[in-house]
Amino acid sequence: MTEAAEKETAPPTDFIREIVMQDVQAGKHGSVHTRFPPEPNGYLHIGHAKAICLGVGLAREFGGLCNVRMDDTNPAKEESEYVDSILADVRWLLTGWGEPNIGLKPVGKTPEIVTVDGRRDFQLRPLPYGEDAAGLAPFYASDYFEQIYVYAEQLVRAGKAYVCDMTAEETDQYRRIGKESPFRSRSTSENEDLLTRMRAGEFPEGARTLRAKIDMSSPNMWLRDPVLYRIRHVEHHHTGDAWCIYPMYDFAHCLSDYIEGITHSLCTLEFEVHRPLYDWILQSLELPRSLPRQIEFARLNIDYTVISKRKLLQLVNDGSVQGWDDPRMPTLSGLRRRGITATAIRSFITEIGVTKYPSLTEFALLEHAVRQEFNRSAQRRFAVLRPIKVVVTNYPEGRVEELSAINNPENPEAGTRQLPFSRELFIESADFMEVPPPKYFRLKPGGEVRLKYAYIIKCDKAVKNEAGEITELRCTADLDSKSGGPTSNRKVKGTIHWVSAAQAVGAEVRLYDRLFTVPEPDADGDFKAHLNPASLEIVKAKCEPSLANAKAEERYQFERLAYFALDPDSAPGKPVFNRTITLKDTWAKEAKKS
RNA sequence: UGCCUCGUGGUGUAACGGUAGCACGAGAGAUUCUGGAUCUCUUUGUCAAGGUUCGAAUCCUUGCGAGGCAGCCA
Repeated sequence: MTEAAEKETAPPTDFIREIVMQDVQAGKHGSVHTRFPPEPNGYLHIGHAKAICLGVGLAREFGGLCNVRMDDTNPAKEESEYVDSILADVRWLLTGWGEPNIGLKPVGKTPEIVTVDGRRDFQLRPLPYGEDAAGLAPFYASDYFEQIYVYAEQLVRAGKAYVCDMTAEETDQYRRIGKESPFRSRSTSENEDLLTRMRAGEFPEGARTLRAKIDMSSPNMWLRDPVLYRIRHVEHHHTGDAWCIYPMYDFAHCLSDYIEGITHSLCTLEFEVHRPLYDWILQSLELPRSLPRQIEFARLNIDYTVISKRKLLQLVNDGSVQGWDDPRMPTLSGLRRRGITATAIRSFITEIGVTKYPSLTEFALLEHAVRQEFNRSAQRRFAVLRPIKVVVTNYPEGRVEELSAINNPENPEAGTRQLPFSRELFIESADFMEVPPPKYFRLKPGGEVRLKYAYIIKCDKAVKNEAGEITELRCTADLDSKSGGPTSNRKVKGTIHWVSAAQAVGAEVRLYDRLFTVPEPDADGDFKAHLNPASLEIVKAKCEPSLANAKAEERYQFERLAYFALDPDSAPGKPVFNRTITLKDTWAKEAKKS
């Protein structure tokens, strides 16, 4: 078993898992059932990954399911184009880890009417996303509009909800000062009649609402007769024009949880003050089955980026990035295109834990998860990003040697490959300095360096153009020093990578850096003022020949530089690489000091 | 302003009345045909003040600080 796999199977502990454990031991529920309820109005991001890993992780650890549910109660903001990307991202994130614990339902299936303890009840059971996912779809809150409406009628009949004719502004004002609506004491029959007519479309948008009758003097605003239904003459992406009244989040969410048999409803901290309302609705309905329990945790914040659909949408819309899947974006599709793997994201998520403290996580933690994985898995390759030509003057013209190179020193099974060597090479321009600082181990005038897997060379001369720029380095090789050869053990301080000029494969290489220049871009409310102008640099690289056949699913370490992944923009013979993450660079730190 | 929640090294977390530990980062060294990786070592912390207790990061009180909510958004 690999280290990462071990880490993943070691069950994390946090306050939520403790609560669930206690509930299980108390026999509160048949099994643990969570849910992941994104609103289909944007792409999933790394913050959603935390929620998914929590919900699905719990399901995994306790042998239950985590329903994927579109939380689509606001037709004005949601679009079906997002649904597909959401499900694809969820599956990608969970591949090989949590698919069997994803709860889906047959396409088009709606809740069944059952009788429990002599009472009518609605439920919709999930199916696991297994071998055969065809015909399975996510849950939709909008599939429960009919049931939710029945519950609304029930509240009205119980005298716990009323139709209110106040405007939005009046409602706000009254709630703020704790004043009761003049429509609060309408008769049950009048309320029933008005609700029916609301549904029938007799009233214009915003003219009336259905409100819960709770307590206008409550210190908790959400208990001051919150709105349950509003009138919206808008087509819904999933239900079409079937409805012109739509339930609010608070009303729909707890009931959706209940209908699906959710036991633990995990959400972020901003819903903490809604919990009394969540409980009030479910308890007021006197439902026959056991009720779901809402538990809140802190959302994920990472430095040097923004994680909110609203802000990410802005970046997409104003062209700051090239789309939701721009490799600089903290979206799952962006991270994936950048080359970051689902396993790395998952191990990052388990590493940061779950608490109620709204923390700011360093990006370095994600980087560590990526480096740890890629060091073990990535194929090593030679590529020169900013080439400078080297002529080995004592090496015969026209001669080409094939040298053996190790694919992965961390994994002998990865084998070796052949690397052509010849008289004319490219090396990284940063690997030569005419006037080097102290402790510079690379090539310098009169100095020696090891060309990895090849010879030790000595720099005799730096050829310059009229502008004084170095155009070529003329070197001599110690022809006895070939790697593996009899006198190859001679110690040279520096070892550098190189590419044979004649056989080099050209590639576009996209060098990504952090999107923002400050740790908290939105601290002053103007995150776009802190965009990093150097977040993308594109270079024309010289690569070793084998990279012409690079595979999208493979990760490559360009030795001494960084980890790279093939971009979908690649064409046959024209590879495009994205820099996923740099290697640690101790020399850069050292150089900075002086 | 009201209400809710939360404060443990630089960062993320653990310790559930009994030795404040782990990871990341940072620093030093060893090693290395990747200035990568690996190995060793070091550094820094319980928001504050009272109280309860043989003993408090943990329980209580007050204060301070941070975040959230106060949409017919979710």
